[in-house]
Order: sequence, then structure tokens, then C-alpha cells
Amino acid sequence: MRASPEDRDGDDEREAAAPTAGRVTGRRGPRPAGPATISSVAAAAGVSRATVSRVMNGSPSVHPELAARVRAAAEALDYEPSAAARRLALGRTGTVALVVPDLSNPLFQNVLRGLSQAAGKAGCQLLVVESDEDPEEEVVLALEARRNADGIVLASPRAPDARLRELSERLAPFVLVYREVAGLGAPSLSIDNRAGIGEIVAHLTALGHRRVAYLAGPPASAGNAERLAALRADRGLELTVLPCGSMFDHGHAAAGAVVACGASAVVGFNDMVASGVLTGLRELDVRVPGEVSVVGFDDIAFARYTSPPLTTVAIPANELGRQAWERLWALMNGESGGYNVRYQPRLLVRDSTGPAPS
Amino acid sequence: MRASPEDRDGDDEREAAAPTAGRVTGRRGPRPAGPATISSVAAAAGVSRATVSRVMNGSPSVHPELAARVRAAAEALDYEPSAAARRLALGRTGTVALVVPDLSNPLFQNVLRGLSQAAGKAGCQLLVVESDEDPEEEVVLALEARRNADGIVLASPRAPDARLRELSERLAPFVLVYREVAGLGAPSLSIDNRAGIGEIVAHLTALGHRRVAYLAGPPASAGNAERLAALRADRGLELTVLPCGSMFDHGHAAAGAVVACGASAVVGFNDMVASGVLTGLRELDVRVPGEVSVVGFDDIAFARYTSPPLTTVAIPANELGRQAWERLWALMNGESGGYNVRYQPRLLVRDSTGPAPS
DNA sequence: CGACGCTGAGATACCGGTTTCTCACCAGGT
DNA sequence: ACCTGGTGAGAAACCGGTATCTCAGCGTCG
Repeated sequence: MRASPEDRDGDDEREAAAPTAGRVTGRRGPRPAGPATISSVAAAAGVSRATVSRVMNGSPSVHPELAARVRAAAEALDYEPSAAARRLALGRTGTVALVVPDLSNPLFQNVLRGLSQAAGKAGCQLLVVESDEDPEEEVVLALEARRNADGIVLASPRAPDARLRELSERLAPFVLVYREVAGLGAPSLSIDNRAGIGEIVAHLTALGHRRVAYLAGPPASAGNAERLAALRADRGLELTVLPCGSMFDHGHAAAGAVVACGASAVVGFNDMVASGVLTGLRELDVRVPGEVSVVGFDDIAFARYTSPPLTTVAIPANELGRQAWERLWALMNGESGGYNVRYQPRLLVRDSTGPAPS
Repeated sequence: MRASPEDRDGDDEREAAAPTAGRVTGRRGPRPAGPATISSVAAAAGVSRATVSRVMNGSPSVHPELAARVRAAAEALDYEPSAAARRLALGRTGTVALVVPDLSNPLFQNVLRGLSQAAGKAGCQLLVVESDEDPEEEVVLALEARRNADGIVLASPRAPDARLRELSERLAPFVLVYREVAGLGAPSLSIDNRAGIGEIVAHLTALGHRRVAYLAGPPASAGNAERLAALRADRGLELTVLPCGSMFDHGHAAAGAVVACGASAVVGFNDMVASGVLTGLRELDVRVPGEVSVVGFDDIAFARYTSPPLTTVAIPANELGRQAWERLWALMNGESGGYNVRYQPRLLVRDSTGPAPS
């Protein structure tokens, strides 16, 4: 508190007989070394730092002439306010974070895109974190990301319900995508997997299929669990579950198992494995849909361009991203995030499904 | 305005009369409202803020016993240092930014992934910005992102050379991906498009093709310009350039024009338009590669799964992302970013190309 | 004509860390 | 014994903004 003759302004006030002596000296050059700060602008314009701040934030209570002078000084020094300082002072980061298990999955890429665009439109930046499917790493990364953002969206989190509930307070505000957790203080946007599977099953049984194989996704995936459960719940089906994965290669590698199990139709965990199995079947000279019908899930951009074009169930991934932004925005403004939403998938019948062979 | 009964700290420490006065006082409540700060930890442990800082940063010059006490206090209050405050004090953000023109393009998705993983491994976070192909918006967004990051990677920037050079100082440290700009103080990682086209042309001419169509990408794309120029430079070819784009649909829509122009081979700007045209040709009952050969560029994951599997040129997009991190990291540490690198693409001959029909 | 209200801008107290400076304390050397 | 050197920890300055407080100057009303 004592001394503090005048604070920091910068040029030559420090020449006095300070113990450590005058190291810096003149400092008279046009460019005071580092980038301009609010203090240098204030000094240049002959006003106080508060006034510069007011001008930069467009406060109307500054005399126009003074404001012009400040703006001119800022321009001349090409000053731009330090983002770090504003973060600290305002207590806001102007950033939201997104945590996804796998950036190579189109599902998450589309959420990312939707979120990025919506947030961008609102002048908010986006921090992206890939958790690499590891549940424990995921929560650590999420927490860390949260500290650099005002809110966070968790896409298809692998962490168990309990862990999520336990962290919910430190994560808030946040929204869940592709997952629903009971008793969590956060809105969730999810897909009605049961309904999606329902549509697929209805379609297949209408075509006369009874023996169906399911190419299972990653065990930790909640979406996979739901789809599998829905399939299992249907007692009219003779279901074979084939461990598979979520990538093209996994589906491709599963083609042999599919023919071996004698199913007349295959349901892929997602479009990538379905596309993979499509190619695998062709390599085995199995006709699709003549001998085997194939169905995907998600309707990625590619599904329309496989051969034959893939019958699948469409998921509004982009829209989920946009909606996630809306909810998060509401939450960050202290409003309600709204209720949980389950999107209803829509069956797209293309050419990879046909009547069961008799 | 005034009144403001309690300002954020909340409880009862402000009761004293003195204007500034002994603020700290008791701080006895279990949860002093807001999250714990370094001051509250210091008070709880009965040490100074400096010591808490030292302990949190693992300075060895703190008595072990004291350190333990501090850690216990931090634990009890579940204190975590404010990221914003550290940014300001340290002058580092622990973040790098990536600007891409289009998040739906696998090329950029893969760079994103490579960069994200490499940066993540180093404990650095990633800010992602989509510029939506607009050159002017791009630089504005880049500058803005740069202010919240310690460095930035620009993927396939659309901005003209001059603009980039002009901004280079404010952008630094940064690295360019999929683009090379002469006389820029930043390393660039790019693809040797000429060589890639060279391989494709050699392959096609060896198969007897002479009349070739090129499905052109976005006009603003530097990669497209290079590929086109390389194609044009080959006088042995009878080239037809068809305006197209960069997405599946664009390629799909161009199928008619391809057959109309009478070419025996099509080179797509990228794999997406090539896949699109593949499907379009099939719909027109044009056999591939019997009647028309199709070549892509990039080798996206999907290329292996089209029908027929797409002949294309492989680009190490992921590796570019990783390398971008290495360079940026070096730059951020004041080292050299190394020289520009041009990656040599590798031709992958699959089944979409065959002998020219006689 | 004095009290009052308003307004524009400076002074100053934050935000929550890090780091330099300073100093008390203790040990070792001559 | 005295000076020196090293060390551990507190005090305070600083990072660069924002927001509150304060006050001078001026116009207006009673």
C-alpha cells in the first residue's frame, strides 16, 4: 500500500533513486516493446484506464470527442484488449467445450459442426477434446476443459451414471448429447434408439426376415446397449449378436461371420460397420440385398453412396449440435435448459434391403 | 446498483468498519460461497498466498511439512487454481487454435484429429474454428482465435498470399497446412499436388487413357488450383474441366456432364466428388472401370469401401496434424519451426481404374 | 441564491494467480 | 564473537482488464 507513487503508467516515473536503480531508463521509443496495453493507450490519449475501457466497450457515457481521441490512440498503437485479462476480470471465457470419445466418427463430427456453427454465430469459441473412449480419462479431460470454458457439452460420455452425477456440480452448466442419465441436473439430447430399431425391425419383418444378425458396437457405448436391448426385446426375431466395433474395418472383417451365422439380414451398429460389411459381402460374392439385406444406423453422408445405397435410420446429428448450443446458452444465462429431448430417428429405405430369400 | 448487499464472497467477512480493513478475518464457514481461491487456501493453511502457489507448482523449496498442510487445506476446500488467473499471470494460455474452412471435409477432420491427439499428449488444449470458406471472415476469426491461444495452425487458408504476409506478425507463432506461401515467416506443411497428379496421369496414360475430365474443386482452394495446373501442364492429355465442388453431391450431380464430354477417365478434385460420380455413373448404367475410369484424391477412409473401391492418391492428413503440432511447439518455445515440407502423395491403385475402352 | 440532481471522467479496488524482493534465521568459517 | 552465505517464507508488485466509488462542474428548481 505505501509508496506506490503512481501506478505503472509507464514512462519515466521510475527514474527515482530506487534501490535497484534505473535499469530500464528512457523507454521512449515509439513501440514500448510488448504489445500495447490499456495503460499505454490511456497514456497516449491522456485519459484514465477506466475511460479507455469504457470506450472499448462502447459505453455511451463518454464524450464523443474524447472517445474519438481514445480510438485514435488505440488504432495508432494497434491495441487489442488482452483476452486473458478480460477473462479474469469478467469471470467469463467466451468459450464452450465439447468432449467426444472419438473424433473420427461422423456422428461426433456432425455434432461438432453444428455446435461450432451455432456457437460461432453467437461469438463464442469452441474447445474440442477427444477422450479416446477411456471413461476415466474422459472425466478428467472434461473437468479440465470446463475450467477453460463457461459450459461444456458431453457427447456420448462413456463414464458411468454415478460418476456423472457425482461430477455434475463441477461440470455445470453442461448438456448431455447421445446419452440420458436419470436425476442429473442437466438437459440431455438423445436419440430414441428403441424406436429406431423398432422401425428397422418392422421393415425387415415386413420383408420376411426372421434370422437377423447384429454387428455390435463398442461395449462401453450407451447407444449400442440400447440398440442391442431393443433388438433382444423383440421375441419374433432369431437374433445373433456378433461383436464388431464402430469402424469400417470392423464391419468389413465381420462379413465372414455374417454369412456363417446364416442370417438373412444384418443390422449394423452404425453406418460405418454396415458399409464395411457391404464391401466384405461383395468380396465374398454374396449378393445384397438378394441373399442378405444390410441395414445401418445414423445416415452418415456416405450412406447414400455405398453400393447398393444403404438402408438406414437417420439421426439429426447436426441438429443435436445446434440444440446443444441453445440449451447450453440458456443455462449459461441462468435460465432453464429445458427438458430432455429424445429425437425420433427416421427410417430411410434405400437399396440394401429386400425380401428375404425363400 | 448500490447496496449490493453482499458481493460474491458472500458471508460475513466484510462486517468490519474500515474501508479496506481486515477483509480476511474468520473465513470459517465450510463453503465460503464461491469456489476456493488461493487466498482461502492460504488462510486455511495459515500461510501466505505465495507459499500456496509454490506448493501447487511443486517448488522444491517448501518445507515438506508445510507443503503437506497446504495440500491438505487445498484438498479440503477442493481448490483448483483459476485457469483465467494463471493465463494472465503466466502469459500463456495452454491452448492452440486450429482454423479450417470446412469441418465436414475429412481432410480437415483428420488434421484436427492428428493435432488434437498430439496437443493433448502435451497437455495442451485445442480451440477449433470453422471459417466457412470465406477468406475475409477467415482472417478475422484466426486473429480472434489467436488471442486465446499461444499459437495457431491455419489449414488450407483461403486468404490471399498478401493478406497472410501482412498478418503474419500478429498471427505468429503459426504454421500453415495444405498451403505454401513464399516469404512467410512460418513453416508450412503441404502436399505435392503436382506429384500426385503426375502419378495419376502416369497411371491413366499407361492404361491408354487420353481424354480425361477433371471435376474441379472450390475455386478458392489453393489445392484445387495446383491440381488443375498440373493437369493442364500435361500436353499429352485432352482435358475437360468440369466445375464441380468438394462434396458427394457435387460429384454425383456431375456424372451426366462426365459422360457427355466423352472422357474415358475422370479425376475428381477429391475422394468425395469421385465417390459421388461413381454412384452417379452407376445410376446412368455406365460401367466403372469398363467404360469410364474414376480416380480420387486424398484417400479418405471411405475410399476403400466404394464400389468399385476407388483408385486414389493417399495424403497423410493425420500426420500433417501431428507434424503441425511439432512445428508449432518448437515455435512456441522460441526454436525454429524447421523448413517447409511437401509430402509426397502415394498412388493407391484399386478397382475404379482400368484400361481405356478401345 | 443555495440546495439538489445529473453527468462525465478520474481514482481505486478488485479478479486470482505468479514472481521478485526482502528479511529473519541458522550454520559455517576465520 | 562477527561477518558471510544460504534458505525458507512472507510482503508486495505485477499481469491487464472491469466496475464501483468519488467528485468536480454545471444546470435547474424552489
